[in-house]
Amino acid sequence: MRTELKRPRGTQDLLAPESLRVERFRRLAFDTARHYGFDPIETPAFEQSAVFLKVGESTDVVQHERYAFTDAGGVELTLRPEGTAAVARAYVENGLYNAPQPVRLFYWAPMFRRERPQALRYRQHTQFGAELFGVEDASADAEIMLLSTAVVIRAGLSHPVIRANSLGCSLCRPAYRSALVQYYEGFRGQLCQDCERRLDQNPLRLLDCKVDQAVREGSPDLSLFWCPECRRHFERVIELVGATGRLIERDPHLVRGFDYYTRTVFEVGHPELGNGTALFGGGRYDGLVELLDGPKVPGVGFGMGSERLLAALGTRLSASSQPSSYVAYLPGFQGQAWIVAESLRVRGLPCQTDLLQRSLKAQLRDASRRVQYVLIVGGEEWAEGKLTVKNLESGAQHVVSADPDDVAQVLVHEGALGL
RNA sequence: GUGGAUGUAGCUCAGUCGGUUAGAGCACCAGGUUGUGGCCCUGGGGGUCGGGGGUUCGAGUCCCCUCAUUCACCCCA
Repeated sequence: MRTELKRPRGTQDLLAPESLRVERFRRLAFDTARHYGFDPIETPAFEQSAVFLKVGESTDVVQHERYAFTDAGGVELTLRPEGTAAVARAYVENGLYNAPQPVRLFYWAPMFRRERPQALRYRQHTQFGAELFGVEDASADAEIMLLSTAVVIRAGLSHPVIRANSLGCSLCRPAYRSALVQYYEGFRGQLCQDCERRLDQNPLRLLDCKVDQAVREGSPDLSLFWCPECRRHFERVIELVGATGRLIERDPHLVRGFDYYTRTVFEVGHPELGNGTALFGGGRYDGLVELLDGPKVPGVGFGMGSERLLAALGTRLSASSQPSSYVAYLPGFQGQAWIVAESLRVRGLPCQTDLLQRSLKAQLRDASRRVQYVLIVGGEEWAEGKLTVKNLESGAQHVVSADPDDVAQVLVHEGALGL
């Protein structure tokens, strides 16, 4: 078949068994978040463009990579490129600052960014994320780190290492920023092309350049500029997380892409994904709610890309399979098979049956590719109120009562019958 | 946005120097066995060789453009 109707660039069709792994991970993430007291939140796939524009003035994600459109009513809308701004908007709009604090929210949602696709980078990807509002104390940062790592640990990655840093607050960051700019100005003209641009547009990004590392070595240390409160906050985060046995270390060069981060930022990577590709990351955003017309409420959160996480997990998280059954029939017995199949399903047992009026041989071939147990309906057994149960893996088969309750019981306890 | 690689069946790939009707394996369907899957045998369906243009008597093959995939950079999940 030839068609021009292909999926848009950078998107993907997810088929079994991959789609089953995703669903399994989604449930695991959902469970874990609930375990920490977080409630699910769903926000629209698109927002007024202003929501993202306000929040990410200088970031590539909202500056160059937005899927934006004007609807028939003239409203400027943008497909959600990231979760935090949307959730913060919902926090304000729904008056959650009047709810008992802290407010703990999590989401599982598609994100849209018009980037050039490459390994594990898509124009539509899925993020599991959580946001915690209303706590300025370092324990909130620590709880977010615990939740995010708990998810990957439960999924099968044993010892994630959190790399963390503090970007300081509105009191101490400006001083550092100008010291950094002043230092790098001395190397103007000797830097890589990207760094020349960073120097003007986003100086903090100079810190994670992979080329000009020698220049970076002599750059001023961010931690020397932290105000006492920021210092105490960061040390407390390290202490609280470390106390639980999680691995956390300071990465003095870690900065992150969104403007709204204050103080804590963190990332977790994975060796199998290459050095630059973060599994997930997050941080604190104490000014964000206010920026979105809300009261002065602090917040902290993370976002985790499910595609990257599933890739890092590899076979550690496999598609769950539960034994299933298939009702095959002899010519003329499709009606009876139909009823047997449904009687099993209403008893909670997975079951399918042939819809194509195929030969028994074809049905068995089909069944052997799909399920572990096949029931054969028809002929002499059926006349005696019986049917055949066959285990397609072992080849063993028995004739049993065709009463639906009996059949269900046999399937549940088939091990005991030596099938 | 920048740079590289690759596009032939559902999948993985052959296809010689430009030459007849484009092949294989796997997968799918049917039959061999009108009551038994997997192994085996036989047969079948499925391709405008990514698309467009050009060179040529003749293009899957050579040239140009384009689209897509993929990898890296930027950035990010």
